[in-house]
Amino acid sequence: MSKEYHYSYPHPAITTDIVVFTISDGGLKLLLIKRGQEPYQGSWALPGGFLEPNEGLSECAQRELREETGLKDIYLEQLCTFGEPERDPRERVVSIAYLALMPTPEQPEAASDAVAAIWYSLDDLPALAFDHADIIALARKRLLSKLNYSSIALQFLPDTFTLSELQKVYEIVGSEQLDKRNFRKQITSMGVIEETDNLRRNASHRPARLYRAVCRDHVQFIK
Amino acid sequence: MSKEYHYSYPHPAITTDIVVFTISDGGLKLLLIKRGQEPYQGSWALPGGFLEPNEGLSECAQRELREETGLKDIYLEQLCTFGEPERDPRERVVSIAYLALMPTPEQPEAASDAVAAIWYSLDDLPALAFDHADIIALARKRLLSKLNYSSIALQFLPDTFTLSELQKVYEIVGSEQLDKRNFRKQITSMGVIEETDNLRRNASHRPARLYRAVCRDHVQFIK
DNA sequence: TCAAAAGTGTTGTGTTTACACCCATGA
DNA sequence: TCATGGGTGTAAACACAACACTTTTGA
Repeated sequence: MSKEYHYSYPHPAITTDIVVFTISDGGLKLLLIKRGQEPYQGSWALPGGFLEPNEGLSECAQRELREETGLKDIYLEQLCTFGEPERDPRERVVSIAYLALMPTPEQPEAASDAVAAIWYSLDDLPALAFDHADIIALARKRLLSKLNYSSIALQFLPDTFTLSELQKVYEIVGSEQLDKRNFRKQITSMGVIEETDNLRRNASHRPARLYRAVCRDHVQFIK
Repeated sequence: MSKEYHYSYPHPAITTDIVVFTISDGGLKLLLIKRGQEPYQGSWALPGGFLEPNEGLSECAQRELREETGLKDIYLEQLCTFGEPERDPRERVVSIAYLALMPTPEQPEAASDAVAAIWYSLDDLPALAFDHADIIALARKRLLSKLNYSSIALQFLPDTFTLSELQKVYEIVGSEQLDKRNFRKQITSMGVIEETDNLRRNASHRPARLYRAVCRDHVQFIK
């Protein structure tokens, strides 16, 4: 029996879901949309949606994010694929979850299937559609552990930043205070950031040197 | 436009592919099958196949592995999902790749879509079907990095084992010699293995103490 | 001149590395 | 009694953690 070649089972649907984190007001924030359609109409959920023909998986994630929230050009990495048979009441749906990070939290603009899109504080999440609470929990875990063995924290910052701003990212994501001198020694010796010639001189105190990521668009492993 | 609810695109097919590693003859081995059907009939490929309705993703991986090679009850973890539009010549296929490890390399028995199933040395892989070479490369990378921050190495060993056997696993996977005393100090201080009361007394030298994993069936993160 | 954040070194502690010999067994 | 791998401790090097004051600016 040529099972593979004459494959006759119904194909499940495929979606991507995107867990977008950002930092604002001294805390970690998560982008949620309010669903405009059944199922879970009116519930909060992760942005995401169905894969189109001839579209790569990460392209799908980027497109859905853009369509539903207006956000684009952000760092994305594949997180995990969720495929429990009953996770969607409509039909069998397998979803590839993405972890995304963005610097300055642009205001999202809800559109497409989303009737609202806002940054939620992680301490204060609403009830969520589908298994999205599980996806978010995994994403937080992944983010936290990648802090310590990769340069992922830089994805929360714009092109140039001060060492204090970077330290703040580590402190917020890791929920712990860090020593300024030790932090500076460590981060500068890793080779993932470099000095620029510019200073940030807006505030009423000594200007801070600006740094940049050595390679802005891919996360490096360290240690 | 209610895109999600009245979703009309053709659904891609979903498969799982399994990268099974084991250790034998002092080297890392990989399980490959020879395909019995088109496409790539006669080519070597990873074991794997189509997702059935009402079957979880990891269940599918286990089932396909059992059907094609006779191997079962082995450690599995999700690796990554591959979904480039052109990766399968038949139709759009999204594949969830699994990383699997097994202790003593049982002899596989080819069946179902596989006309052969053998353990290949990693230094000496044949040409592979689909994008399976990419999947294998990623699996090796993942395995190598998990050696150093998890107890994954224990999955290569049976229920009880000597410290020298465990050290050999680290040396083979990491391709580097380790110092016996330092290795023993480190591994015993991690709390992932414990002494048993038994000794291995088969060989013509001093008997070696046998150890066991503290929890055999889930990999723990360390450090 | 004051407030506020930027910037900078040293010392003690714990961890990691390098290294060599005796032990218990089967043949 | 010999060959074989099993088992053990210590010292030096290094990495990490703790800690406080001076600098530069805008208001």
